[in-house]
Amino acid sequence: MSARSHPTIIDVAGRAGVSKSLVSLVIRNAPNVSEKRRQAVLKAAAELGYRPNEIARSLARRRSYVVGVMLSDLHNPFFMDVIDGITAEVQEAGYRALFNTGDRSSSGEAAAIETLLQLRVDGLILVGTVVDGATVKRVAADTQLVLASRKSRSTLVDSVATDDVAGASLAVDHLVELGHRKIAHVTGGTGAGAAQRLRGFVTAMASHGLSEAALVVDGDFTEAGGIAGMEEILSSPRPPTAVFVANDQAAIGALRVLSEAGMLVPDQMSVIGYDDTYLAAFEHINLASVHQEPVEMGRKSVRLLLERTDHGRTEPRHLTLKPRLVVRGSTSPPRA
Amino acid sequence: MSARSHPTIIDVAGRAGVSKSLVSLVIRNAPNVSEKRRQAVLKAAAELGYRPNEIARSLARRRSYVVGVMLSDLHNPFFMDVIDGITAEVQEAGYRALFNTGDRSSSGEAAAIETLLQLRVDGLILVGTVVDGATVKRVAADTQLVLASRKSRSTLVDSVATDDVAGASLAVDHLVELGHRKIAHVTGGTGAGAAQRLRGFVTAMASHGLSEAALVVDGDFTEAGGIAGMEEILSSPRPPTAVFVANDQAAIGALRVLSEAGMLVPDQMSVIGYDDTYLAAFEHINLASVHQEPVEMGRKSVRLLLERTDHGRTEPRHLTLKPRLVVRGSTSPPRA
DNA sequence: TCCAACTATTGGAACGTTCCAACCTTCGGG
DNA sequence: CCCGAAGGTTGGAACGTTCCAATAGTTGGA
Repeated sequence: MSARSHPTIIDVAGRAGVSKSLVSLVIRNAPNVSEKRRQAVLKAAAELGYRPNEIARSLARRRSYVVGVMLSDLHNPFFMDVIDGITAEVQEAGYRALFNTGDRSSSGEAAAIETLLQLRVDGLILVGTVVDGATVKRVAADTQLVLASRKSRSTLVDSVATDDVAGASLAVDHLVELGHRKIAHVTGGTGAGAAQRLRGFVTAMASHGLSEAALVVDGDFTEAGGIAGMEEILSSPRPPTAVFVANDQAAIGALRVLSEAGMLVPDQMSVIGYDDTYLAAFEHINLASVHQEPVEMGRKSVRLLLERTDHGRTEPRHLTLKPRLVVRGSTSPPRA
Repeated sequence: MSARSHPTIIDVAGRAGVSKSLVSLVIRNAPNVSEKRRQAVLKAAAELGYRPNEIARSLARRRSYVVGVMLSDLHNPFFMDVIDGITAEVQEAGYRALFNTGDRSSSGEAAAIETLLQLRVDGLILVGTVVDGATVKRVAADTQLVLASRKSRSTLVDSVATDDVAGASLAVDHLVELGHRKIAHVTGGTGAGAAQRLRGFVTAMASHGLSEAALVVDGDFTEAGGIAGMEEILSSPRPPTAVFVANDQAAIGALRVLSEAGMLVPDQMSVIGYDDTYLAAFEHINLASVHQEPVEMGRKSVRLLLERTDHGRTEPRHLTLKPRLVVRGSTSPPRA
């Protein structure tokens, strides 16, 4: 028995014996309303079960107080933590968040963004997406844009990302310190931050004078990507003793290949992942990983956005978060 | 350089030299518009970068074509699959979905629902939430409601849930067949479906004449819940040889406790989870689990909702999905 | 040749708010 | 005792659409 038509501000005004304007003032709890009227309005509203129509509000105000969030991948736990951060920060600022996903395809992402824009969100946060520069530029022309988990130097948008070059170095340094020389990297393909992680790997290896010993194979941010990458590594003529995988999910795929091949981790192969998701922490997985601050990333994204919408900032800001290495049971010195 | 003000239907009309009504017709691609004008309008719209304002549209139509989705827990991979199903089905029907979460608290959930209602969604899907009956009733009075992953017999709302009583039986039957007699259950507390799973466990044990051998301990749908539950089980005077845990995440917590206690799975303790999330399938976890169909659950939820919004159904429908057991390496006959 | 029945197009009234200018009190100070 | 300011309240014009009734133009059958 869903009541299809909701009471409006005018119904409330009628019942309380005041003008609709006064009701509007009370609802928004504006100053300079007499206590007597305020109570009368509140009472009428409660009796009618009045609920402000945010749609009409948004139209009249020309502001929705909604932050659009577009996610590339729902299944990556790292992004769930980013969302937690976004949700919390948005709430505190009196905004709401509206999420959408573009089922892993570039065209899907574009459609999802379009939907959000049509809903006239006040700003957009793109979390770990892979949209191209042209799209970013076009979207930035229409609304405030923040890229989360993706480095940018654009003058049009803000961004907050972990210093993935440094993160990759952390991983390499740790392995080298343990005595590894021949080290492989399974890349994250086109995933957010993947290029930086690759670059970090390459330069860190170079700085240790190990460029010759560096092996790079293609992968992506999924378990399947890690599986493919690790299989390629194992089939190489002189396999490495350690591998740095571009994210935890892929690393888990890599672990699976190793286990199926009967290779012991870390005795026969050291493995390091990236993101330090709760998966890495599972006792049975126990994967060393480069930690990022996803919740903080989410919160900062929102703050950047609101600096623009609420305080009129226009010059771009690019925030960088520091990664840190979390050592677990998946690394050890190479077997002599 | 975000252009703050978007072109409207009137701007397009002016440029194309037609009335705003005609532009409206073209945008909605209504019949009975001459090809000449249609092209003119389309051209003008493209040149101006016109994008329909969904806010204004929703207001005028008194329909938003938005389905609100409220999630209890972002971190449970099972629900992510439900979302995948919702997203896909909603898309195909020309609707959009708008997600919200209520950071695990009952009051948070109520606030999240309120937000969605204020945005005048056409209907609401509650995924795995724990809101009480009174709230459900109140919300159902205002909009179409579907409960996903939560059994209901309400005449006010639709629901789609797995037959968790049967699912629990599957788990128990399997364990009994392997030869287990003393079997424990770590409950899911107030989580969606937890009560049914408990009931299924109890009745299945009874039907095998094992009521005396059944041990029930409290838990919830998190890793922490599983840890607490398993600790309690291990500290019991005569521990069981098998345990059925209310969901995978909790089961993983249980596995951790067992591993820390130096107990081998399945040799010293068989373990079965619930949901058959991708976590259970990880080689290193390899957890037997009761499979549900999350994607189908999401799709069906949407279909139920649209039957009401688009086809005016008013009598309630309650769908039940069949579970099935997925056996992996975490169960075996009890050690003699 | 005229009228009925289309097809194509239009202006204006919704939709439920906010915002603004205008209005009416009341009050305190010169 | 009057005036200006502050406090409280109001009607009406936005906001950007859709929807409806009205109008204009075209065709074809009697």
